[in-house]
Amino acid sequence: MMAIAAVKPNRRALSKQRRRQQLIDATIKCISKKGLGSLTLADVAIEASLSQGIVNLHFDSKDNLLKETLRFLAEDYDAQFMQTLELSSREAAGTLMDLMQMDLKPAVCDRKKLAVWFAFWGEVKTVPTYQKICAAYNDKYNEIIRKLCERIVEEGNYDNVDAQTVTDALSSLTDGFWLSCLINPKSFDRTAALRSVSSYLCAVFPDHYKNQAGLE
Amino acid sequence: MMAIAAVKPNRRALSKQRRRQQLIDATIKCISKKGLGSLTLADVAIEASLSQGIVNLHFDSKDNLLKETLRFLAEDYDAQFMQTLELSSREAAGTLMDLMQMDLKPAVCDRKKLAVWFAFWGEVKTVPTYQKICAAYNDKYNEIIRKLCERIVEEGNYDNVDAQTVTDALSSLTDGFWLSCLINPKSFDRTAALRSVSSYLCAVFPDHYKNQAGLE
DNA sequence: GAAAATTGAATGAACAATCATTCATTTTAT
DNA sequence: ATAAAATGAATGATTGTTCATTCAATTTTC
Repeated sequence: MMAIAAVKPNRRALSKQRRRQQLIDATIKCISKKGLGSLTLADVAIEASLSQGIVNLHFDSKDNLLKETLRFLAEDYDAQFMQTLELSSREAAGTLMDLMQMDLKPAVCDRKKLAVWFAFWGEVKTVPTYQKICAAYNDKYNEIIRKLCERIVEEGNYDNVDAQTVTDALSSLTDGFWLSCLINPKSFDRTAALRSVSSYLCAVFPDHYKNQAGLE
Repeated sequence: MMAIAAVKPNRRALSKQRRRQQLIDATIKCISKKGLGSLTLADVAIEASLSQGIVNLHFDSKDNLLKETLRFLAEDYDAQFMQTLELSSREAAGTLMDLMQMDLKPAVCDRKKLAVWFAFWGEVKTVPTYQKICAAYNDKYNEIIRKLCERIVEEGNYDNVDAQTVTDALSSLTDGFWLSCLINPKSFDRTAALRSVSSYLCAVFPDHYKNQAGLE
């Protein structure tokens, strides 16, 4: 009896959690299709095959839904990042390359998903919540990548290479390729982008990267 | 008499062109302050110290105002780009560096202005007009930078360096730094960004860039 | 050359449409 | 049977757009 009572709210919470996720998924799909500017709660409800008031029931407000959607996007990316980091049990140089490849793999560097990211970035300056979420994760990745670079610098005695400088460049490279994928979908080429990253790593850490997938 | 009448500035009515520009300026200021998502025509009118209906009078619709605003932004950037190109009558390597520096100079890489750019980029996928405008200019810059890279490759006999690959990387670098400037304004550092660009150029074209402002 | 007529830029109140939010009611699950 | 979940019509606030009116500057007329 007690045991049953203890489990019950769990079940309810789970179902509630599912519904929330379903609505977040619908939101992402809608933003990707018609943009954040013209997104209505009716769109989301229709996409989820549910009723008008459903979003307010589960998220209280539209703002909150959007905030949670961004949080989900960020967590989703983070999961992929951390998984790549774990699975890549190689040396620093290999891990770094794996992370760069992750940023450009179709599951991440996909125009539909990027459209949603950019929709939020477009409001980052005016919505403090968005900025906090984005900045926190960025700091985390910056730290991880910088440490990898530092290890590589030590290993290779690249005395005149600054790890933070390279970190900045690598982060910027992927962000920039994402924008290119969004704006010039026709001419954007995933493998060419990867080649650019490789060429940079080869140039900066020649002993570690050789010309394997390198300068062409 | 005729001459005087023709020259006489209209105190009430600024010339049509002037009024339009004033409204575009106000729009940029408003987007920078409160974002594109919550921008109202009333905001723009107040910012310009004019009345409610003024935007529709001069631009017919809100959509049209936004389209013209993006066009102005693009033209403004283009003017700076082309001017940099002209003034820089040096060799290809110098010109290329000048262009990179332009992208990071305060007048261009300014959080207020970038907020407006990203606001439009956030809607690029769902507003075909925005995409057309952006893509056209991007293609143009890609071509110019690629040609500079090709000349440098020839000059230096960098046989295994692909000009387009480097061009992609350079464009992405600046775009990425802009995003960083927007999202991590605290930690973003213009000179560090420039250092990253230098380090890349040094690494790829060592004979042309030495370690002047290089790897630190 | 001054008064009258005309022009058209600018106004701002009114209108119409959109949309987030609410809530009384129904459905579902236990 | 009860409580939670979901519905969808109704509501009210927001906002793009319209348009009759105002007003200052110019042109015309006498």
